[in-house]
Amino acid sequence: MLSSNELAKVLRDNGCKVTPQRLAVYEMLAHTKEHPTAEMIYDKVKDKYTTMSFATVYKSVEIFSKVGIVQVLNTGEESYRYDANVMEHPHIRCTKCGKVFDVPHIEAKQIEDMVSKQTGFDVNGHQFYFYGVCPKCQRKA
Amino acid sequence: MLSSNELAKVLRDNGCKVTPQRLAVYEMLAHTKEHPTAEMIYDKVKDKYTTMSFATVYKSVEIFSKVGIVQVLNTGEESYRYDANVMEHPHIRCTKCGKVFDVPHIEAKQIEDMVSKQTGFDVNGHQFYFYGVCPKCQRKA
DNA sequence: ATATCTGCAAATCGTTTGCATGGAA
DNA sequence: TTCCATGCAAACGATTTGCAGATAT
Repeated sequence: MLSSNELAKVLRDNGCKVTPQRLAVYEMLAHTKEHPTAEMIYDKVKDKYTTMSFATVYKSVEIFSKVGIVQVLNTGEESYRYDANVMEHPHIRCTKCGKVFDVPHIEAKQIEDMVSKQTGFDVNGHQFYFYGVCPKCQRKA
Repeated sequence: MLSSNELAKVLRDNGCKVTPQRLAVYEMLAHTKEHPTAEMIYDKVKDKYTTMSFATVYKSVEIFSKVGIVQVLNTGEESYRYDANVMEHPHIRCTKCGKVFDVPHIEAKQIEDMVSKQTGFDVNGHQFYFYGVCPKCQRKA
C-alpha cells in the first residue's frame, strides 16, 4: 500500500512515467479488499477516466507486478486477480458467491523449509488457496 | 488410479459411455507423474489414436473431473494441468524448467481448521502451490 | 434403435500486441 | 524534444461449442 508520492517514486526509479491512469489503477487496488480481476479494475476506473482501456489496465498491473508493488493471484478461475498487498498470504474463495478473501496469517516459513527438505528444491515462494462457503452464503442456505 | 475395469464401471455408473479415447486419456494420466496439460495429453495419446482431437481430450478430462477421478491443477500458468491422483496434495513448480512435481505430504487438516476459525468459512478444500528451482536446474546453474 | 460420443471447424474469452496519436520528462 | 504511454483494434492461445457422422449400449 503506497501513497501516491511513494508510487510515483517507485515508477520513476524504474524508468516508468507517472500517468493518471497508472495512479488510478493503483489507487483502486490499494482501496479494495475484493482482489479484483482486470475487468473489475477496468469497470471501476472507467467511471473516473472514461477513456480508460483494458490494454492500459493490463499494462499497468504488469508493471506493478514487475516492480513488486502488486501481486498476481490465480485462484483457479478463468481470470487473474490482483492484490496491492504484496505480503505472501493465503486466500480463500467462496465457491457459492465467488468472492475472494484474505486469510490472516500462516507461518509458512517452516512449511517451506519442510518442502525444501522433502523435494530438494530451492523454494522461494508459494501460494495457498482455500475453498469453501463464506459466512454470508452459509446463512442463505 | 483406477484399472480399466474400475474406470469403465465409474463411467457406466455415471451414465457415460466407455470409449477407447476415454480409456486412452485416463491411461495416460494414470501412468505419468508429469501433471500434463491438455496439449501434453493430446500429443501422447495421438501417437496411438491418430484421430484423437483436442475437443475429445477436453471433454474427457471434464467428465473425469466431474465424477471425481481426476483433479484439475492451476499452478498459475496459462494452461490447466491434470492429475489422476485425486488425493489433495501440494505441488511444486520449477520456475526454470516449468516441471511440476508432487510434494509428499502436509498435514492440512489442522491448517484448514485454523483457517475455518479465522475466517468463519465452511472450508472444504485447498490447493497449495510452491515455487522454486528443482535439483536438476540447481546443478545446471 | 437410440442416446451418447467423436472430431472437425468455428466461436469464445481473457489477455497481449502493433501502431498511430497523445502526454510526461 | 524525445521517449514512453495510451487506447483502439486486431491477434493470440487455451478452452468451449455446434453439429454431422460414428459408435456404445
